[in-house]
Amino acid sequence: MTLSVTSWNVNSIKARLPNVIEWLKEAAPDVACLQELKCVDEAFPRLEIEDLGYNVETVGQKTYNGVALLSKRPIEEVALRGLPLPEGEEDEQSRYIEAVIAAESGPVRIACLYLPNGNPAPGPKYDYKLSWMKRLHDRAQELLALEEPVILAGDYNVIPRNADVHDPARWEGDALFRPETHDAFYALRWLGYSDAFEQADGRAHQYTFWDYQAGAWPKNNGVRIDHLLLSPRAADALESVEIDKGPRGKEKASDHTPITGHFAL
DNA sequence: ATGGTAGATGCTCTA
Repeated sequence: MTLSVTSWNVNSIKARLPNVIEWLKEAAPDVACLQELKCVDEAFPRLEIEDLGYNVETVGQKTYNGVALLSKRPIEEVALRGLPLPEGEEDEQSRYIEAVIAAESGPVRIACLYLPNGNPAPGPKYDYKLSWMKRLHDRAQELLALEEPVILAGDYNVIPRNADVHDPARWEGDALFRPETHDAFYALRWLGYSDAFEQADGRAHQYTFWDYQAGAWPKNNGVRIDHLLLSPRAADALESVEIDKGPRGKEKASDHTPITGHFAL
């Protein structure tokens, strides 16, 4: 009884489809949370993914953002498409989908999220990032009350520790590394969510993103910004975590590489 | 070295 859950920012599903199909065949995670689809729902390559044995749910958007949840296990319910907003307000950015998966041990709730980058900071984009993190915090708090295994998987655009970046000084003031960003991320963890990587591995300088520019990949100038946050029941079931650097080294690679958690669920 | 690259779009924005 194991459940493997991957998070991967693919940076355009259209441009990345051959790489994504190759990796899904080889790694075969039970659930894959994909971010930055950069396409509307109708344009998502549903049939190609379904052929690999996945059920598919997407919240797409033209050009920017877009998230998909793929699951070999049945998807019992799509609980949310987008994080809640005050009555009458609507979010134009597609960054969140949350579903309940039928695992062998029972229902498991999995969210696929693409947290705003927030640069340049300060500014309106950074304000949007912080308000989005508050909305995520509120939703995460609600979910704890259900006492289910919950996995919040995604591109958080947050560098949690100095050990998660090649050169902390170079990132000072960046929206991924600012004190307000850290406060909001750790507030989420203090609710009772564990970082899967830190729990199961925790080594320094294990990255999930390398910029396309300035030779960041060959120089290993990366950052760890893709995370799986776990409710207590999911944390109890965590067996291991791996960051697979293989896809980042391929032709036509995304700038992110997949991170996978293995759970006794 | 204040550059560099990639993707979608269409003479520019986001990351």
